[in-house]
Amino acid sequence: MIDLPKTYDHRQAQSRCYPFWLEKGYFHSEPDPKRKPFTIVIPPPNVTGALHLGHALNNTLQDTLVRWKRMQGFNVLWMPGTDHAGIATQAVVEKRLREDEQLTRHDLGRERLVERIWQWKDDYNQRILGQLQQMGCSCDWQRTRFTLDDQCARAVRQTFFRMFQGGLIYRGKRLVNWDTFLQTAVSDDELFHETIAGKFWHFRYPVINPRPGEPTHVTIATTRPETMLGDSAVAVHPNPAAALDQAEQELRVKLAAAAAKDKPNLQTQIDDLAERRRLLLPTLLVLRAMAKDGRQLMLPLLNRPIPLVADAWARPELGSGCVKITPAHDSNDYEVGKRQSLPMINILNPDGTLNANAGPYEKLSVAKARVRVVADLESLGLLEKTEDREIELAHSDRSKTPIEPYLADQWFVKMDQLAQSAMDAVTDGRVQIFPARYAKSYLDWLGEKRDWPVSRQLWWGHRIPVWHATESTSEAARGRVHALVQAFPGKIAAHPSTSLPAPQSDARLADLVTYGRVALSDDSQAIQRELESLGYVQDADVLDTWFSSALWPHSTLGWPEETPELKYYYPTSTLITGRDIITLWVARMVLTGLYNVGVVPFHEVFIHPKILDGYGETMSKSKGNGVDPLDVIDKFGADSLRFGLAYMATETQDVRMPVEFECPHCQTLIEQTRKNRVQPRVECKKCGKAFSTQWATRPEDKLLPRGAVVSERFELGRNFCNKLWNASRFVLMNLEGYTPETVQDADLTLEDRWLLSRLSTVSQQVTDALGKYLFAEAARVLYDFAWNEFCSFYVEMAKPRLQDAAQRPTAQRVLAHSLDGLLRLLHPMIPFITEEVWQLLARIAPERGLAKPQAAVESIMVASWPQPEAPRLDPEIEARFARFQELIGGLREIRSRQNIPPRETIHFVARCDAATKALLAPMEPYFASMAGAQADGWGPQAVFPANGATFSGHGIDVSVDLADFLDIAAEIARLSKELARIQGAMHGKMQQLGNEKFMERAPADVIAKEKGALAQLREQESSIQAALQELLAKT
RNA sequence: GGGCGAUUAGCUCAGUUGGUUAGAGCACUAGCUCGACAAGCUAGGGGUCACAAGUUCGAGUCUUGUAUCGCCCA
Repeated sequence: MIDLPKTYDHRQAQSRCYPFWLEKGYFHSEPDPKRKPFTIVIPPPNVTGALHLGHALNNTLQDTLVRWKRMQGFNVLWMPGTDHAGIATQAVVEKRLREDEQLTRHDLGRERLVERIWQWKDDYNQRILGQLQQMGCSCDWQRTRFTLDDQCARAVRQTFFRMFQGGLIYRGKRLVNWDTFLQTAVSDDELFHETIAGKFWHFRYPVINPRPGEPTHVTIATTRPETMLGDSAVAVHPNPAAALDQAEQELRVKLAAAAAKDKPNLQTQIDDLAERRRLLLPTLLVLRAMAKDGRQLMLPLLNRPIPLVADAWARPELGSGCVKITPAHDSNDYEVGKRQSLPMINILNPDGTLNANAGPYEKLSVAKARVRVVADLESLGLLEKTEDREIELAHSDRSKTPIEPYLADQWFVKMDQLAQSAMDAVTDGRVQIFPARYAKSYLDWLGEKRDWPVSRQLWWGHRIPVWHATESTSEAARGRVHALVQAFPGKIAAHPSTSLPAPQSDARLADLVTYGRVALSDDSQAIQRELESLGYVQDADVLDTWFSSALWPHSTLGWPEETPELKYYYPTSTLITGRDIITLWVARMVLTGLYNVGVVPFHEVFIHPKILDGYGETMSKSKGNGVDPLDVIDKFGADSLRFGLAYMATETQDVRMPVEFECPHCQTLIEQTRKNRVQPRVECKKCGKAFSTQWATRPEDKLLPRGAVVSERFELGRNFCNKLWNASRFVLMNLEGYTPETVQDADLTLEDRWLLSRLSTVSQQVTDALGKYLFAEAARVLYDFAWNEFCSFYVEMAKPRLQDAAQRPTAQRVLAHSLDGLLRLLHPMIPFITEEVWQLLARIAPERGLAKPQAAVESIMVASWPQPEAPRLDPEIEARFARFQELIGGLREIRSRQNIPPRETIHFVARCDAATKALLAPMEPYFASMAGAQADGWGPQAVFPANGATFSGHGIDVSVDLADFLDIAAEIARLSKELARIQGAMHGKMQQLGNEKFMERAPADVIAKEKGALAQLREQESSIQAALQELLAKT
């Protein structure tokens, strides 16, 4: 007899199974042309920090898929690894450096800072991989990669080199989001916007030599006064009258459609426009004429003449109708600057102070310059007015400081053709995105075909493999480089545009002069040394992190080498990721895959939901609402975590997860609120003792035990695992004397055939669901089957059979077989407990199966996936079993309503036809064991007892003899309620069937169904009425 | 401003191509330690499916609009 604990011990199972799998090498895959591959590359987690629940969801789904495919017989590779996450990781290490040692990166220098970051990477990499292992992820750890390792670096160098050589990479000045604190450009995706209280200043710029009838000043308005130092024009609309007409037209359209309460406001706006046309338009027309005439204004403070230009960016319906143009510090103005060929005047230093272009304001910070500029303009009498205004200000996600738009030299990748190729791959179905709606954001984003800025002013990352000449580079050195480019075309490349012959002078000389920038491929060490000896230096910038992650599916498989892995596993099968990186990552993987390998990187992409907290907010460390999967694993077990996550992976775009602190003293769960989630210590409501949170910094707080952050949404998974454990425990305890032998169909009971039919159906449903990435559907189907069918019915019905020597062997064989099947179906989602039970089952029932018992394999990981068995599918059996369930339910309800003590046996009589009797009478032992009921009579002539509580089902009326304990009032109440329900339903049906249109237009089968249902209801109604009358007669 | 999504029981969510008077888990109520399981068993209460129009014999489901919330993009 196996002695097992009553509660599933997840710690023990996890610590035993994972090493076992590793030791057996089940996670490892080698190319094998005889087998079909199934490949997934992990979305490499950032080494910036530990994994959170979002990662747990992402990786649970991948592992579920991978384990399922492995059981289906595929040669499965799950490629693991991590991402260096350039700016994010450098930012956290710099922050740490500043806080702990009061040092900046410049104090350390490039090399030592990068060393520090590698240390950080090593720590977190290990922690992250450990977390994945704790979750049970079956990655091929022998192949673990890092986006900054040598293999990935080779791919990055080679890609950059080919793009450079092919003219896809160019250098240009662009307005970037400048983080003055970290002193780097950050991408649009690394910004967040915050509304702050700001001001809107109106200034007057004098017109130079105004003629009669012309204004002497032009009024402009700005929220950033100091940028006026970089103004290079003031714009007026080229056709202000038409623009006003259009604005009015739009307002009128809105007014016509608006709700009554919004109408007055819109009408006011229209009236304002009319006023504006009357008062302002004449001036704007004059200004437009002046702009066309090339007239100038005097930029105050710096006394620099700037032109008045006509450009549609100026909106005559707003403000003065004129707008200042600062091309180097505003993205809209930048576009105007390009259109109007204006000078781009950069007034900022990289550290956010003003530069020499700001004249007397040089060296001031933006904030100080702002105050001075306003004061100086005011003293000149040029400040017209100041308004309060709310401003949407972009901040850097990394440093949390305001972003300054800034003109800087950057490297770009041309996107027109690359983006088109990636769009085509989705449009023509080579890449399919699930759920399909996400294809839209993918296509919309790529459709803009905006060039990709790939340089970052950072030290942590793939350094841009471009070397450029310096002032000290001699003409002879350039000549030598020219020769190298000719001699080693695969190792060193000049940009195609630089080798175009210069039109006006000696072509040879022009070549030499322009050989100022060359890119090197990876196998060019000797050339690099020579270049550097010639006075060339490498570009200081590094590449955007996404540049290396974009190559992930092929770089991890060995590209640019033609490795066996690349040949066998590429393209990969599926990518599973979150929607926030569809554009940043998924789209770029597709285009680089096509560019480098010529084939899409994966056939299918599944986008899973995002986990939000109970308030619908994104989880994050900085908010304090993040959950560490290890806390959940510790409390509930990895299987519970996984099952809970799979259960919520529906097709919606986010799921909510209310978060609680767990008191480390008394295990009470304390709801996490916006308030307490940012406190360093929290007091338990129950035991009154305090515990620390992630915010604890003071020693007295840090000494307190830490309160884990968890969510009770994982209780579902834990309860389910425990239920499965105990059902398994029951089976194991009752397999004493088990012998594997063929079970003939004739030996199977109704419940055997029912269970086998259900098991077959469920196998099909789960297979279908997983194939469509409907993880939640698969989890729900399995939960219901395991709990409500296998446990609540089959196991209950096996109990009496196991006590009977004649029935015991068959019951044991079906139990062992069906538990075996259930475990297999559940294994991909909950691998530990299923392996644990599998091993236990192997001890007592090593050979299982009905038609032909076979030896079970040594691990469920390598067991075959259950095939639905068509001959077992039997809807007739399922329908018959449903009638048994109905009867059990009815008997139990009467017991409960009548408050009959559990030990008392109730007696009932069933009035039904012979066929129903034949079906249900043999189930008598189960009425006894499952409902404490004994049948005293069956059949058409059955006589109801005098004091009976009745109910009716499909083709059956039952009366429970309540002579001893009839609570007449309770019974009348129960029947009255039931009668009301039935009559309500009948009323609905009769109305529907009485509706001529319904009878005319509804399909025949629907009508037949409704008629059948009504007849059924009528029968029930009359038997209830009869029973009620009898009872009423007694009162 | 544009796009995507959500709104169903106190909470978290299911609800297939429109077709019985809408389901689950948790929470709640009542009763239960009988040899798998109290993280359990049995029964029960609880919903104007956000709101308003429309299409239809029939709408949680389809259409339009409104409100609120979330995410992405500008």
